[in-house]
Amino acid sequence: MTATAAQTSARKRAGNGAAPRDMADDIGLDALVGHAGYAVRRFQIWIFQDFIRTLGNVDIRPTQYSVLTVIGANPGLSQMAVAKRLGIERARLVHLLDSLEQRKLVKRVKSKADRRSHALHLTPQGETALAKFKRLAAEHERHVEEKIGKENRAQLLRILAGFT
Amino acid sequence: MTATAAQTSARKRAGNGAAPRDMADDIGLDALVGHAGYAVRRFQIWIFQDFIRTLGNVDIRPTQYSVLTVIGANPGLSQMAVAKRLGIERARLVHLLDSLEQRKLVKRVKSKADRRSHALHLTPQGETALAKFKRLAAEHERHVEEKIGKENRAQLLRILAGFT
DNA sequence: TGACAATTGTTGTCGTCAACAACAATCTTT
DNA sequence: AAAGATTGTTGTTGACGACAACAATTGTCA
Repeated sequence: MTATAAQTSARKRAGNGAAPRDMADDIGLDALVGHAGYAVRRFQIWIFQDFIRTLGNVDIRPTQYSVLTVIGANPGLSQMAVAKRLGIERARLVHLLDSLEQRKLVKRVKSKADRRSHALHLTPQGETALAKFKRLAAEHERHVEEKIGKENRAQLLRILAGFT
Repeated sequence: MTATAAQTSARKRAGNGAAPRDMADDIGLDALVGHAGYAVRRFQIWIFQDFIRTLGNVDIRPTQYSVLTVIGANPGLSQMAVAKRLGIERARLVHLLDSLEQRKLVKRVKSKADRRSHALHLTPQGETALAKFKRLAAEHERHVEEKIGKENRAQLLRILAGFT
């Protein structure tokens, strides 16, 4: 099989006219359905939008939340360690920390053990703020449950546990 | 509860020294585990990287593939219809189509029904190329199966079917 | 019919984000 | 002590989403 496969699955329409509006909601995705990447991508966009909206009042985005969480759970980490753990580039983490430090949520302490690196800590304000963020994040997580179902969410977490 | 929650779950380390290398692989994610968004995000990154690598020789990225697939399955669609169906902004689609048209995979036909819009079609080369892309995409999909398991992939598609 | 609103494709700007490359300061290794 | 590796930083590039403006065209409705 070569081009014929794509050809045969193509639904016939008016030769060269644009599809009229009334069948616009009936667009087949063909091979796209069945691709894990496409579904995951759309779902991830939905999740991030809900997260950003739910944590909108406190102005915390998913990546910022992950950084704060890791630092809160592991005080004293170097930037390199945080970046490696979260799969962020260290160049990118610089800007993230600049922002978080400016907001007095995180502080960079010059490490005495290795004077190249910074030990990352939450400020007292950062601790209380993170607690609030976690409550909002839990609320967001409930939105996910409402969207795909409690059982499905649990299965999803189980399936993707290896990627955390 | 306020700051104490985050405080108590923090593992104790040297007060202000950066974490030594030999415990770098033992960084707790704390609340991050249990967040669907984080797992989905990491998984999506993995999937896209594998897709890009698997279709590297033909230089086709996931978004381009989705556009070609939809046009192939629904010849004659307008740009607006494609953009809406895939959740792409029409401004973004312009550049995508510019690239694909330059590579002779897609052609914009001036619609006679609505002279504002373009009817999108695959060129003959586009048809044969898409067939090849689909074979490579299927190979990528097998990589996903190897990564998370055939059964888990099927469940994931079922869970996320509503987002396609 | 004719004026006004809506749509389509296009161009442009802005901000986010990943991937690289280069650099100075500082370890580590030999 | 010298050579090489690591850490944080700065900068550039390119993909991508969100928005705003615009000309051409279509739809509406008074």
